[in-house]
Amino acid sequence: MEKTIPGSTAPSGTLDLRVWVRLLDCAKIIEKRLRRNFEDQFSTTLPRFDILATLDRAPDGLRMGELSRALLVSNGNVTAIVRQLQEQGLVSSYTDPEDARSAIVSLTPNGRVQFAVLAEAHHGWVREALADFPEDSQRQLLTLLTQLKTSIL
Amino acid sequence: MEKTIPGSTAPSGTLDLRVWVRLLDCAKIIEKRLRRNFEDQFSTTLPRFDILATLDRAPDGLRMGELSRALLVSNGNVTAIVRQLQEQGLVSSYTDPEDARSAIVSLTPNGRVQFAVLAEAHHGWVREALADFPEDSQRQLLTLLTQLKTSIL
DNA sequence: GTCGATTCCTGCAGGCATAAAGTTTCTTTC
DNA sequence: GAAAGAAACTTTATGCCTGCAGGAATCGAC
Repeated sequence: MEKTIPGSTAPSGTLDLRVWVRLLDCAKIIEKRLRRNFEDQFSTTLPRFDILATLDRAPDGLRMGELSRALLVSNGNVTAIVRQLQEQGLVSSYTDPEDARSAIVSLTPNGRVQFAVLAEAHHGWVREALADFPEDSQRQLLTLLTQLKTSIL
Repeated sequence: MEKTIPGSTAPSGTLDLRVWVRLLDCAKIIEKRLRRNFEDQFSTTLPRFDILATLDRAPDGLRMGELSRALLVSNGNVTAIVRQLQEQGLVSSYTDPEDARSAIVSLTPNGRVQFAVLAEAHHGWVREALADFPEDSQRQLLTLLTQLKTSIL
């Protein structure tokens, strides 16, 4: 039995558990900051931004299923968020002419403009969050995380 | 047909953005797996487990505020989850004798037993998730993540 | 003491996430 | 071609999470 300081995350424990806890902590801290910034400065949310970002990389639009797979979220979830973006005029959707089951979603011209603004702000926040973390360490971390992602898939 | 595989994240971009996206991806993938396992095998959830885990490290119990700070979640959120755990008889709470504003929450004996079971399963899932990721890489990753967490605080 | 500010917690509205069930539209099979 | 099956999407039920409003208790400055 090891006593630990309440409030801090496991300073001891097995290696794999410690890696996981640290990973989750870092992700949560940064994600929380981004979410707050999106809300405060643009009255929007991270999930909405994620959808816009994914669509921005797909000039021809994407089907709902492609969107949900790209974002690692459930299918039914995308439905509601896309509808909101649609009501705001940022995305448009039309029925796939080759498969009436699918709707193809893409950015509107206005959506593309709005996204550019959001993306720049988003990048600034991330840059700011990682500002004190040396570039060389970032490179190492990126390499390790890429390997990790491959190994857990 | 595709310039980018829909399920993969930005192959190009600036270093800091790529680090952040990879970090988030890895965290999401593993977290999703854990959540599913908790639901399937124990009909419980990751947040509930997190609370039990935090309380398990605090023999004398914690106040609600300490819990929410340790878990990086909002104060009002802890209220509902603790109530559920209370209804299941896993935790108990009493008013702090030194400050009647605070309630002190702690594991019940049964809660401690249940947590031990969950913790072992949880550890197994994490170990399994990281099984293909070399121990040496894990060590490097842990070091980098620890530095990262410090630098973003 | 007592008034005001602060702290701790709970309640509530709104948003995102999942799983599971339900619809509509292909596709396969005969 | 018609029925069985699969696929894409939506809907529904449930749960977590945040921010904010509000009540109760405490602390501080008179």
